[in-house]
Amino acid sequence: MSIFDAKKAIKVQRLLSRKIIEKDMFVFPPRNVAGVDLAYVGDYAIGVAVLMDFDGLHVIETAVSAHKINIPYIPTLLAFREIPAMAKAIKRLRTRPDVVLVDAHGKIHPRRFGAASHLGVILGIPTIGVAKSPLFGSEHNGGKIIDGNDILGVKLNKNIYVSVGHMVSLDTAVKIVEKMRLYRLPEPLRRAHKAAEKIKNDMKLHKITVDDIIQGRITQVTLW
DNA sequence: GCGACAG
DNA sequence: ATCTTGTCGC
Repeated sequence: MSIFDAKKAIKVQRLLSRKIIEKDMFVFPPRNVAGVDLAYVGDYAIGVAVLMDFDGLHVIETAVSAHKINIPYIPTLLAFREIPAMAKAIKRLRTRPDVVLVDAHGKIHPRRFGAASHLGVILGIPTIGVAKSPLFGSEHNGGKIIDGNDILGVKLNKNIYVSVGHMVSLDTAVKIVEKMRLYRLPEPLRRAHKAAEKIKNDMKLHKITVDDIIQGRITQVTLW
């Protein structure tokens, strides 16, 4: 079997990073916003996408995916490991999200191309990076994360890092995340995380199998 | 060469 | 991310 080629992966990031559009490519305020997160079960990644309406913060629909993991976790190359499962979950949503919140960094990345940006470019959809810990850049006044003369993102309360993923401006990204924050993480992500853990637990209890998800037998997550 | 390092 | 009990605080 082929092993992961980090050198080529970095080249891919440099190439794709040029496709990033750092401005709003959707009308603000958005109609709905999705959040995607993963849970690991054995050598599989379980992806969950939760779509909510921006105004009322109500769940519109959810989608689940499962994808075998064959790439190791390497800081700055996280996208190559997690994007397949995340993309599949989003594609399974019946409604295309106006914006997607990703549980990872976007522009806050040595090549300005974190997993949130990668997912956005691959799917051609607006994405926002929302991470729980730093990865790159230095923190400045007001929480801005910079590298040289570039403003990569912002550190909000509760140590949450927000950055541009794709097709969105940093200002809009922050507005969206702030408005959907009831707790530490914005609702779409908080719920996607909770749902992924629920699925994971059900799998360990043999209530469902990875095949049920892959075959599309289990697409909805009943938890609310 | 050494240390840091999303999930 | 994942492995895990109790525990502090609103």
